[in-house]
Amino acid sequence: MNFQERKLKILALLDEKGSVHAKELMMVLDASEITVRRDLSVLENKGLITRTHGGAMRPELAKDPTPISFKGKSNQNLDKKTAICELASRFIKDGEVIYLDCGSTVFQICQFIKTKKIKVITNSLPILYELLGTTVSISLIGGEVDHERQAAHGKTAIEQIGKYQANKSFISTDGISIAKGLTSKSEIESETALAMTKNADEVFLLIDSTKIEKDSFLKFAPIGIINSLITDKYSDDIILLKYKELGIKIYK
Amino acid sequence: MNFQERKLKILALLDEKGSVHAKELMMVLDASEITVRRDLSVLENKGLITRTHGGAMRPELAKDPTPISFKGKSNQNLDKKTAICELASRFIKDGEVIYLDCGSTVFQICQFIKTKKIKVITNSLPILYELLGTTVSISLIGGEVDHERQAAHGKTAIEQIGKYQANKSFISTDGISIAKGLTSKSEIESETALAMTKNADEVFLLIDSTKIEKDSFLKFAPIGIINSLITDKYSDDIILLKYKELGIKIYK
DNA sequence: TTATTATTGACCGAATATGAACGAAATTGA
DNA sequence: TCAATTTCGTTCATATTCGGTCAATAATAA
Repeated sequence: MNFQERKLKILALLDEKGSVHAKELMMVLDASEITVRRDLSVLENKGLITRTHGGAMRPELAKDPTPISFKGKSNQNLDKKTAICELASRFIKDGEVIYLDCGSTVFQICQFIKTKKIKVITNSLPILYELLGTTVSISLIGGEVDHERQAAHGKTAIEQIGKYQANKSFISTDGISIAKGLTSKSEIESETALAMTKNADEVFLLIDSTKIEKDSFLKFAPIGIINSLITDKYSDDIILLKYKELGIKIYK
Repeated sequence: MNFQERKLKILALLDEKGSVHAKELMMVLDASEITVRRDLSVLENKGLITRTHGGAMRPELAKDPTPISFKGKSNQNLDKKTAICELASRFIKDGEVIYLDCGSTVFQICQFIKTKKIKVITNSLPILYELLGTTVSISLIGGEVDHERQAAHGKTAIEQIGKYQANKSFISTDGISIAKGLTSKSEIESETALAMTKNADEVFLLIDSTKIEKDSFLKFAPIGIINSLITDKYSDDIILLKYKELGIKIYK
């Protein structure tokens, strides 16, 4: 029995049972233990299976399910925002201090950082509410509370942001384009977001594909203030390439 | 059975029943107690479950439904606190700027000021959420968020309080006596309360009768910093008279 | 045939998973 | 409140599995 035949049998078994043990495969394939493990290693690299201790599973079974069922307002791009934030959360390591701005995109990152041992600095009340009682330590930005935006803003907020220095800053905007830079619908929101970029070592812009190369009415920052752009899989690679040429790291 | 397979069974059981006992899992998974507990620990770190004593639950079932609220927490002297706050609210006029500290007594004032056209400065999250969306304009004090006390504290908070000047300040303490002055169980709470007294024209102490002439362990301010004391009808008039003689206005 | 390459198998140190024991901490019931 | 019971977390020991190297075999080409 050669590798191709064994591969078919392994995948068939997995399709049927969901998971298999190496010993079981040794019997069925009439091969040595090391050969079985080599086969599993090859199949894992192709993404066809996920290895476990002592065997293998179908990838979709081994994958961690999304921890929470988010109960939010009906949002057109919620799936994209969630995917973007899941990706963004991978850049956050234990011990770091991060800024989170008050946009609805950034809010979705909460579900992915609830168990991290980090410090979050934010002016967003929904984020505060969501992270209270978790392992995340929170520094709240004070200021004038804007009921509509559910966040603290104003001169006091800007001043307080200036007192902190964070490792990373995660912000979102209403639009970005190479010509106009970062644009926003709200002056007060953009001011706090801008302050967060100035006081962080690394700035991540979280923005879904529908807002790239689209402008809102208020220009508030040049493209150069962001270090990385995280977006969803539907974004245009040709356009993203132009951003990359400007020195911005792209993740999608 | 390896970890991945056990994980699937644990999550499936939780999805079905909402909660499981460790002994039950030992039977179903055919694993030792320590292995079960280790599995639960790993799944908890991923945020997929919440551990309980003797088992686990689905996170959304175990989560505190209203993390920001004093409701149900300190109903000890609720009637007294409510009466005190109703009385205190009469001193608040439209157009004024007032400090509210983060004690459970002061929180009760919210229900009486929701329709006033005032500005409230506070570090209390329950007060913030209670007044959001009302006619009251809110200035939020930022700082380190203390989950247990549901408020922002620390050096940053103190500094920010120093920037505002209010007409009136409403604070509460864990104890007051002529001999020891104002005393508190918590250093961080008392520090913010003290800052609020320094930056207001008039200071009101809201305290129920069970705490008068009782001391807590931390002395944080002399009696002289308060201008008025508001308490309930069960307080001792003889004792109150002594406070009055010290120049403090008494309301009950 | 001979040389070369690919596949397979075996060995061994390293990494991981599991289990048992014991003191610490939390829960329960009086 | 206090004591008894249960449960938790840490540490150590054991068993299983993993990955890398080297040797043996089979397949292929010159």
